[in-house]
Amino acid sequence: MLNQGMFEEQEMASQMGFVPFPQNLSFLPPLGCHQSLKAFNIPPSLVGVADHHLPSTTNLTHETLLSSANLKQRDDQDHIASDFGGAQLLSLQRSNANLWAWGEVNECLSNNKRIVNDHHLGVATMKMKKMKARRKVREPRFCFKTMSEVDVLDDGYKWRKYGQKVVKNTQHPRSYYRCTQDNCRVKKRVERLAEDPRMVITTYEGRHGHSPSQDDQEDSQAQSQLNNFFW
DNA sequence: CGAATTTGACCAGCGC
DNA sequence: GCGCTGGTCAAATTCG
Repeated sequence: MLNQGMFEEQEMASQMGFVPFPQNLSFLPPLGCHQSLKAFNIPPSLVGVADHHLPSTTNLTHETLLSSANLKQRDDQDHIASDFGGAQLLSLQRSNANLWAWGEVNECLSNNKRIVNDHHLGVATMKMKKMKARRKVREPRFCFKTMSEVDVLDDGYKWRKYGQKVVKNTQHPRSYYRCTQDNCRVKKRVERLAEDPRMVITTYEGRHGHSPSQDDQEDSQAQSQLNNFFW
């Protein structure tokens, strides 16, 4: 059960811009990220990481989410920070690029209410809801933010651009990329932050079932343990 | 000439 | 039902 104090804590964290982070969800720097930092000579101090890895929401409970610690309190933060060579961890903000993340968190939070309400719905409505839910199943996604001149950071994988779209309320287009590896359905979106065009928002969707095509082995070797664990 | 990118069209989901 | 928006497709174009 949840007490009032926990709700207040969540509310405060949310107002401060921290993501209420479920303990049973993984938080990880994106694959090949520090390779990118090195490759583009981006000083770690200039890099804000707002990383979010949300699996399918179905196995998350109301309690899990609300009892979670926020991003700053996670035990593995030190580990992650050191992997980034001291890159500063930032909170996810409610920017356009992160709406999906907030959406999923909110979705989780309302799951319990929905279950109760569903008892009052007709069979047809229930079927429709199930169909929609099935269609709505999404690959795990996470996004991160880097201050960079270039839009596409080198993450070790080969990507093919398949679309570009001007998104509402932004002057910069969003680009859509797919992993070029056969049978790999991983996608990524790249866009610039409306509020600060120096920041690039990269959103990954899906999991690679293969290793990076790049043969920059020294970095990937150092990462492999982390990557294998999360990815 | 094949691969990669560009870009307009199309489609699905969502809110009104 | 309609319009808006984001995501994807695929033909055309460009690049190496």
